[in-house]
Amino acid sequence: MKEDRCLELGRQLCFPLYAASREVVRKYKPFLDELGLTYTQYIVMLVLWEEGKISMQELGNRLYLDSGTLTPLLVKLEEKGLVEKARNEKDVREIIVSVTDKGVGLKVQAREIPGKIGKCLNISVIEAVQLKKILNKILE
Amino acid sequence: MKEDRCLELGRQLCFPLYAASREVVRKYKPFLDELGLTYTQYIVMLVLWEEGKISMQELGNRLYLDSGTLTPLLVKLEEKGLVEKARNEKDVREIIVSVTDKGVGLKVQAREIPGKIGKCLNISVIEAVQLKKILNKILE
DNA sequence: TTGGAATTAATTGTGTACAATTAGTTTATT
DNA sequence: AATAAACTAATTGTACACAATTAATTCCAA
Repeated sequence: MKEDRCLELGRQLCFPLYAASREVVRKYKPFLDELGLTYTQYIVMLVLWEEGKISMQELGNRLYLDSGTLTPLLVKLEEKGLVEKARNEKDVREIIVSVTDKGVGLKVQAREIPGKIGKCLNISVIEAVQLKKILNKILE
Repeated sequence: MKEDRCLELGRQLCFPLYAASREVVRKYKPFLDELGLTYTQYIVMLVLWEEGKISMQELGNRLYLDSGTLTPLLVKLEEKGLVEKARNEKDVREIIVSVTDKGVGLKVQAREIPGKIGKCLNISVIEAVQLKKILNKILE
């Protein structure tokens, strides 16, 4: 039987993907703590800052998250006064999530974050572009 | 005030990292289900297949996980009969984790997995090499 | 050598992820 | 219109992640 080098941790592609993802989320933490947001709550806010309002369905599609994750998370954002939920009158099964004035206000503080994170990651702009392109290919 | 395009989801680097990581772990699931392992349990087994035995501390360093994650996870692997825990006689604070015969036996089934995952990811070998290199730079 | 600092794994508590199920609503077919 | 199929968010249950604390042990400096 041949050697099983293929199972060595150092040979895996997905392990650095998994580890780097957690590492980068960790880097966000001090900045997000100032906003009182977790990373997942932050990406929900990113979508809402961009769209203003969005159905829960569409929100899940954008973030690759399901109702099991989003339902309790939106409850927390609602408790913080950052978002509001309403039923779609045309189809009451649908929940429409919209950002509140307070939620919009938080955007000002958030604006600094992407730049700060960029400085933390010790990769070049070229590598960042390459990385993003490959990751999006995986997601496609 | 200038436009805040920097907060658009499509401009983020870390979001595709986070999303792709979860996506790839999802791809493992059907294969790992056959072994009765979760993804995190699988990477612990990767280390143990490679090392035979390792201290909990070192295991955490390799996987970027702490005792809060590892302690309950190792209990589950122990219940499955795949690993054993023992105290280091020289320093009883230290836990030494070692793979059992049954654990080693599982390696045979696992050997197929990296190849199967490779086929699922629709990226080229060159892109995979690039990706791994950049991710390791982030982790370094 | 002894008492404080450091180390280690376990514990506790919060917040995701996600599979699977449920309950209510809408759509489509007869 | 009646009913089956499809759809939607909520719920339930399991398993991470990780910060913070705890308890036991070891190290180290006076």
